[in-house]
Amino acid sequence: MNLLKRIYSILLKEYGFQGWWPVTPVNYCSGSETAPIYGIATKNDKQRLEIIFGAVLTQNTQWKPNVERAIIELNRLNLIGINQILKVKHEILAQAIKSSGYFNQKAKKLKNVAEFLKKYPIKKLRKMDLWESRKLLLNINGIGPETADSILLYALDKQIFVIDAYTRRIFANLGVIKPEAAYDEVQKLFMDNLEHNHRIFKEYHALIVEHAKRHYSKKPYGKNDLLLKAFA
DNA sequence: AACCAGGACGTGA
DNA sequence: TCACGTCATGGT
Repeated sequence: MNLLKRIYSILLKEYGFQGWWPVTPVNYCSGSETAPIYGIATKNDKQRLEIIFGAVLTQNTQWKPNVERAIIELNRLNLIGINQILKVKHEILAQAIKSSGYFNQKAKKLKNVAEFLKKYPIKKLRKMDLWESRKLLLNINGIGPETADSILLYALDKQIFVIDAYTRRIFANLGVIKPEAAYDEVQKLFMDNLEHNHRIFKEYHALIVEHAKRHYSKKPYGKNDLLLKAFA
């Protein structure tokens, strides 16, 4: 078994199933304050849209409590919808997502995404070729590589590996990659060495984030990393 | 009370 | 291409 696959097994055993991406359950009734929950297997298009919005809102921001509150608020105001987002005034939207930070930028980004989804609906994107849909997403102002790949993997169930700052930190610390390695290069490494299974891709990325939160958020990075001991 | 979080964009060199 | 400033809330 290769190194990346072994690391996945170690992290899964250590932290257990993460069940990303958290989504608001379907039987949510308006007015209550149901937080998005982990481990949801099947999603409808509204839930997929919520994931897409969440991917934007969580840019450089903690999910809990900042983004979680914003998602709850969007649901409360019945704004998880393409037309709703396009219709709502900027000030109202920015206010609704205030807790996620960068609310002015992110309000615009949500509108950009909604505008895009009118031309390329979720159903159409899901049928489209992976790299073609990725290119389209990257053309949206406000969607970079990580957000695009999060959308492709978690909202559209496509088989692509998400790279983030944590991934770089951990695997550079292990000597697997160079710290300055480009996004696409790191992504290729993972995708060349792992089975192309979206469930594994989802879970692996979530486990990386969990591991990084514990050992790679404050310096010195990777001080008590069990992975270092495992491969010393 | 600084520091950081599941980034991306605009700018100037 | 690439380094650098900017965007902003909430928890530690």
